[in-house]
Amino acid sequence: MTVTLADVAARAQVSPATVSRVLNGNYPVAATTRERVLRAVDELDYVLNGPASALAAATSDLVGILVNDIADPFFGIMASAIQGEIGGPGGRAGGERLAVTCNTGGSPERELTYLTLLQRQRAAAVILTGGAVENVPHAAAVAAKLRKLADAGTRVVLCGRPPAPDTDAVALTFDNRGGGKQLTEHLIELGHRRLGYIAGPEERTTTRHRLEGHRAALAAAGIEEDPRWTVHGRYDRRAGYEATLELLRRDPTLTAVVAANDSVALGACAALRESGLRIPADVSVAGFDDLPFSIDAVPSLTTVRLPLAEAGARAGRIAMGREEPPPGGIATVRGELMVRGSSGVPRA
Amino acid sequence: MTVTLADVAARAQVSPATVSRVLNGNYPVAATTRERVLRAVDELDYVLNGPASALAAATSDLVGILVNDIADPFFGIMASAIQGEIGGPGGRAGGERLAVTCNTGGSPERELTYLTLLQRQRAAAVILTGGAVENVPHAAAVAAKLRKLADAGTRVVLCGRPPAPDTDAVALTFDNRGGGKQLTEHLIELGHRRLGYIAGPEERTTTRHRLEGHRAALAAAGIEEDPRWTVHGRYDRRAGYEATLELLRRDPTLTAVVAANDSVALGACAALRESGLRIPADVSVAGFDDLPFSIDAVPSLTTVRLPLAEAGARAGRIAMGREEPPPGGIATVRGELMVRGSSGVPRA
DNA sequence: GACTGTATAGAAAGCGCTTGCTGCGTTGCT
DNA sequence: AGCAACGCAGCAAGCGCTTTCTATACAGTC
Repeated sequence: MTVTLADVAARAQVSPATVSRVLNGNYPVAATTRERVLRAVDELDYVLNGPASALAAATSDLVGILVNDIADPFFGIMASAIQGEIGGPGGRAGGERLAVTCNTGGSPERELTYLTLLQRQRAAAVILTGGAVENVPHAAAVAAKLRKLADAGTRVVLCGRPPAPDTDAVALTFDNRGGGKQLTEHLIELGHRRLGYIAGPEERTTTRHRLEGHRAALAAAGIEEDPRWTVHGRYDRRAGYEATLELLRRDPTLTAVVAANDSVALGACAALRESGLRIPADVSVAGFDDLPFSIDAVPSLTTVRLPLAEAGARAGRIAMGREEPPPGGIATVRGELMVRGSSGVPRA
Repeated sequence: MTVTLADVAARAQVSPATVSRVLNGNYPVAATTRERVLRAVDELDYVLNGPASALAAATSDLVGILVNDIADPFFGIMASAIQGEIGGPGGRAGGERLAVTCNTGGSPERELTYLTLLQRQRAAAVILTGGAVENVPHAAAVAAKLRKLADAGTRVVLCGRPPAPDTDAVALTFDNRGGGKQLTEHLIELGHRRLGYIAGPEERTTTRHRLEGHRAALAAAGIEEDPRWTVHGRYDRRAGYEATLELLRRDPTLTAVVAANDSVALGACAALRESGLRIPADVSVAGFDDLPFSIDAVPSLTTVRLPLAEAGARAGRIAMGREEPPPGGIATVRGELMVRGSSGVPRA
């Protein structure tokens, strides 16, 4: 029924071993023989059996990418950049690798499940993107998995995620704290003194780091923070909308709202507008990430640009062994403050 | 080094066959034996070797999802919905399946490459999302691949993509033509007579269908279309921005701009604003898809909502054999016109 | 011309798992 | 009590490929 290596070998009048070597190209095969084999492959429309070859060679050409939310461009952009670096040549069997994106939905269990699945597939590399969950047992479980993966020869890279202790996973970490600080500093410079903050889910590292940056800026400016000024929610538009209404209810005198990310900021803008407030005349708004749509918001969003595509590409190259990991296995990727229309001088 | 089935068997004092059957759960095993095996699995921290099991069983638990652009929420939302239906139980080996998203970047070659890779992995199912490329040889090549995949037992489902002739792939097709027609009818009803159209890349089915719907509406209203009113571009914000400037240059009297999708529409809005035109007072704008950010645009975008998540979920269930395919293997998924702030009565 | 070295191809032993078939002990039936 | 039927576990034969080791055929060397 299905064509196998042996069929190709028979047709090309060589041994299966030779066909395998032609296909993997890491062993001298005479040009004429190679040609004959290739022709046979073509004529029979032969497709290598991946599992069989993975079993025999004890490696596979699968590369796993874990994302928290595939519907969120934040992850989509990174995943896209990673895939761009993975598809190309650089390995065995024609160099084609299958980059697979796995959507954890932010759930710790699914994260572990996917890691197990990738371990089961003997993945060539695994790249984890986005913030981690701050839960000690879970973090330990993940670290243990990562260690096992590494032991089995799988390269592990973290992209936009804090380093995993007791692991030799390479980490490209976003400087969320620094970015958050810069952003709030900018607002303080404009004259804001009463700033609301819409944070992400409490248990995520990204959330904590951005919030810490924000608070550091407040502290440095001698502004005492009112606990009512912080609301937690998910990283989406709707959460931003609701959180903003809540913030307004708690303290109608706020002159600025800093959002956990751009989607949240968009929701915040909607809520402010519906409440009859002008942006930035009445309330300034700031986001984080600088996703493509942020520049099109009205007014365009002041935010912190994270080089998602660059970081993803780099992570991809490191995972493929085409770029040296940073010294110590850890690199910090900084964001860049983008001052745009949504932030301005506070009303008198 | 690595733990194998045999190790588990030895530890549990049973044969490897029994361990395998416990793990796959499709053969009667006495409860006490099962328990003993499970304990051994746990103690040894055993992880099944995917390739080996795929080889022996001639099937794998991989499900491939092909998308044109993973950074575009249009695809992200579908992929997310599909994965949601795939992760759960419903098969062998604990029912866990690895849903993998492959980013073709819209390139026909990469599409074929990924299909081959999935064929090579003996994927359990493959789901192709988004429009197809209208190129006869390529379409034939894809159809041939799909046929081979189906022959090998891989279930093939198309989601938001036209049916593939000579294939028994199940197709959930978006009614792009109908949606486009409705949208333009709406604008015509408002009184618009000079409508610019920013189409997607020429070779995509989605592009053609939406454009056909637009033209059908024009024709039905007896409006003769000026060839200058149509510009082609990519499905992104930037293309919309540039195309709009071009349209304005060609005919400054246009009172409406219909965009190929929401991202394009956002770019169009930006261009219009920069040109000093008010939306919708001077020019109305319409998009397509109704992505989450569209409602937050200012003014919010009139568009056609496509039930991406629902369609994706359904495609996922069909791919997993948990839902009956539609009669004839083809179903049309309709969009819904969402009239919002970006469309209005044309200026006098 | 005998000997060593090099280039290329083949034989065969698995890789770790699944599964058809066989075998045995036990229960159900008459 | 005797026989059939059944439930459960093991044996062993692969699944299709990779790779080590071996064999052959030359070309080069003194």
